[in-house]
Amino acid sequence: MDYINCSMKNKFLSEMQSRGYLNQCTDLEKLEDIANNQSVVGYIGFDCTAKSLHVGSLLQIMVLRLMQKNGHRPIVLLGGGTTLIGDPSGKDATRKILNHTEIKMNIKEIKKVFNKVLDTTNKKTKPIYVDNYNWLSKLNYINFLRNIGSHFTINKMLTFDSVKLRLEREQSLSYMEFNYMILQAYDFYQLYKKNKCILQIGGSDQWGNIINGVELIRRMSKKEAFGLTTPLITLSSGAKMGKTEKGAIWLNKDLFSTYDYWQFWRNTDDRDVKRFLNFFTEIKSTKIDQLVSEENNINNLKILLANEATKILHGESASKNAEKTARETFELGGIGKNLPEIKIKKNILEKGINILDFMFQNQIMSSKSEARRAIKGNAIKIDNKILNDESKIVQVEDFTNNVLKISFGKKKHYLIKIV
RNA sequence: GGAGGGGUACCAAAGCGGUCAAAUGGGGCGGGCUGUAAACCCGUUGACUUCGGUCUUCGAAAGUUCGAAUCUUUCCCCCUCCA
Repeated sequence: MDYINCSMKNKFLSEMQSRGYLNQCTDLEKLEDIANNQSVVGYIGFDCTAKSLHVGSLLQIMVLRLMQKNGHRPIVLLGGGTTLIGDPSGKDATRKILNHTEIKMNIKEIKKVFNKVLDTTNKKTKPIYVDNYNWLSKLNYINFLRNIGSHFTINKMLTFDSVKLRLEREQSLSYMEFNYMILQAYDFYQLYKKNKCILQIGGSDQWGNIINGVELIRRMSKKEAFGLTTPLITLSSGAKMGKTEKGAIWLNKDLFSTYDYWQFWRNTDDRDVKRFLNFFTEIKSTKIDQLVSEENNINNLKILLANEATKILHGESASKNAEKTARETFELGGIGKNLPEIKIKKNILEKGINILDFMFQNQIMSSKSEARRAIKGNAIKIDNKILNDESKIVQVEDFTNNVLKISFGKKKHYLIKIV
């Protein structure tokens, strides 16, 4: 179906399109020509405001992976410099400003994910990591204003959504943030000069920032660079992808376990399954169409989605384990071996520990009050039996074969092991 | 610089001397129904508790009062209009 309106000759870009990664491009045809004849260097910038990226950034990472598969080279810009400023795009309020040490730590953690999802072995396409702090921190204000600042007009800058929306909503925009787009444009220019990077990719909210860069390169170097955006992923429920109130779906394993990650995909809304298969797996679009029309139990597609998506981030065996654990936990009602494990020392159990304290200390619950409420609401189970007694003391006798399962609700299960 | 309006829990928004740990809506969490979905219904949503209560919270600090989110003063921040 998709290949009918897909006139593109270039493999990379046509797959971008068939998967739904393509939102808009400054000049798709010309970019195609270039991509057909040479290996393109393209970059995506990532924010380093947290210790990990969340699924909201996953689509971009998938794009980089796709670039590699087609022989192009990705640059991963971890914006140590721009994170110091804070991108106003899509933000209602000025975000928390981090200091440089925090950002450096974040960068280190975030890199781990790229090293897993991207191919780091192929010399020709292996990712280049850059940190714009290296050049932004060295800028001389006067020189910068003269050389770069002179290419931007306030008139134009005021028309960009990132600025316009803030102003329209009567929310303040600091001069610092106002400069963000210039810095991002400058990044692109730097990468163009240093790495022959001619393509910047970003989410659709980055369009303005990206074309500023394209334009700056044209002005400074009289050369053409390209910008391309991916669509904003919306969930059918209307919520934002990747963020829930209680916490984001982090990509780093230590913040969000592989099992939880698998579960996240397994719990995808029916209406999003097909789109997500295209976005977050590497199954061919035509194959996905076929699967969707042939499979009448959508849960199997969700399992497929969970398996494939987890495989890309955490590897095949982790994915298999998560699937197995889920099956054991939900379908067979047994104890999945790979549920999150909590270790407890034998001597603590010999003395006995109150269930509330135990759950709070091991972060199953965020407070003892919450734990009490959960018990009152019949939400806590020990070895599949509802717990009604909040003064329950957990002891060695409660364990069978040194293992005890504590469940909160139907979906959160923990294995407690004696060490 | 002048005149007005405002800062309340995760968010939005009521409250304007006691009955306020704070209405209502959204979100979150849990339960029911189901398919580990959606929709819908119900419960819950500051902490600690010997379940009697106790402690902390309504921009910040000080004050009035038996008693303050509510009144007064000072300070900080945001917005609107004028210059």
